[in-house]
Amino acid sequence: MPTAARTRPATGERILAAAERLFLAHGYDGTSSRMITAAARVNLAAVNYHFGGKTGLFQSMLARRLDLLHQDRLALLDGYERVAGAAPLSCEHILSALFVPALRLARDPKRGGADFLRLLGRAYVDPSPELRAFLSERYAPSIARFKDAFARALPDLAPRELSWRLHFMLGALAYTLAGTDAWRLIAALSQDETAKPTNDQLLLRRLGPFLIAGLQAPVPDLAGEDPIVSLADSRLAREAVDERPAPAVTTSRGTRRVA
Amino acid sequence: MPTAARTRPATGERILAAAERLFLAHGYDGTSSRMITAAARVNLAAVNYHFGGKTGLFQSMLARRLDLLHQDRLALLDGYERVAGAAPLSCEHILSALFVPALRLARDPKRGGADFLRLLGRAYVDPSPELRAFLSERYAPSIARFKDAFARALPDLAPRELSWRLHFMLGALAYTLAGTDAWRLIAALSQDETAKPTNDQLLLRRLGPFLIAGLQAPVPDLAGEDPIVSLADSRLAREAVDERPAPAVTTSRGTRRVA
DNA sequence: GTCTATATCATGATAGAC
DNA sequence: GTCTATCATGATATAGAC
Repeated sequence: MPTAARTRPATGERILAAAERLFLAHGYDGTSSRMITAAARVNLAAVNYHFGGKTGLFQSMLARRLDLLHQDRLALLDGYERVAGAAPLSCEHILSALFVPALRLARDPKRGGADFLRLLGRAYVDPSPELRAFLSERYAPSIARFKDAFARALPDLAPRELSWRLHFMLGALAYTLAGTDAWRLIAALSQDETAKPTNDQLLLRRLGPFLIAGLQAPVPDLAGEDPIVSLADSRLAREAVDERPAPAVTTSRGTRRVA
Repeated sequence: MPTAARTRPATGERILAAAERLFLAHGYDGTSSRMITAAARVNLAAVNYHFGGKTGLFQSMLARRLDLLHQDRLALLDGYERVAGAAPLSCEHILSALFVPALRLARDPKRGGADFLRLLGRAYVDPSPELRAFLSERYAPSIARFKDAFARALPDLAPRELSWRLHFMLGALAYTLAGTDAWRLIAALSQDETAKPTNDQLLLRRLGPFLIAGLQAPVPDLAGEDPIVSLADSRLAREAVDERPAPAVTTSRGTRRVA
């Protein structure tokens, strides 16, 4: 406060805040620098001066929140592992390390709030090569740490299988976070008016068991016939009339065809 | 062939094909009418003449594929239900009705091929109100049919719970379909070079068990403490993160403070 | 029905005064 | 650090010839 920053206009902050909101609402390409600077009540040239351009602004905005989020997640994971010692963590613990910092972030407007999580969900599904390179390079170590933890928690799962399941998990998470009017959609589907302002904690409480069950699902037999696809290979599916489907039986250990 | 269409330039077709590819690669806002008409080797004005504008082109392109896809899905579901009679379908059957037509589409370039599925995955996570209204209005009946089928297959699941799980399922599916360099990411995570050109059938075979296990997961107790969040409320977590957790606990009926 | 040409406006970025 | 003014480009959409 004494020397370096006499004036404290926080124009960079204002830009970041407006960018977070607008990028979320309209996507990267759908948001112009003009929209951002107008919303932030800041001059158009400021975004170039402070961030070197639109892409620089976008990455700065992501990194300032994501760096902290990953830092918190890793700290929590480290804490769990320190207590567990040599024993592997449970999936619940690992999910806790993933979710709880996100939940704290969602509730703290100073750290971005729920809006940033929704923006993050969008970023995860954006195919822009530039953005993907930025995210994967910057947070690959963190992701690898969590994958190792899951690998120890699920020793019976082949590495490639685990990678796919983490991919599915990330998809459900990103889609849920992105929350494209999920509330309205859920409410409409369940004819339940009270479903709309469901808070984040209830949401994650529902997502958790879904993901854990998926992660622990029996491994599919990749060599034989696909028990799902083969259902439609019967004459029934082709004609969509009067023929019995090949019955499939699901046990706790996997899905098999019945002779 | 005799009267109506003497010339068969198929310029509309060319535009649709190019649009499919480009919208997938760069998103809606990231794709210009110029890019599309240039790739289709068609005049710029053609997109306006045939589709009334860029948005009309986008919706036409989606609908021409999606209408057929939903039609096939419903036909398969109808066939299964006709054979099953009064008995509820298994989750495998319902997933089969969802996946198999998509798989057929992915393998038939004449119906859009895998590119269209990836585009669809992107559309599902696009927050544009216009697009969301278009999708939900046009395909809500189809979605409702599948939800009913799942409700009968999972009678112990409360309707609201089921809605959420379908939402999670759609997320994992959309994210997987969108496939933002999933192949490279999976290969990197699993240190497995052979993972790259995994075909769609193997992918769905892995996704199926994940989703079914998630759908059938035990219902969470929404009243008590969250088994995942509460893990981080231990002293361990506070020490690890060196920060106080939020002391308020939100239940399904309201927000209470914890003594 | 399809094209050329153009109208009108928004975009990201920069130069240079203050 | 912040501003005004402006650039070069690209956006969607339209008018009118063929």
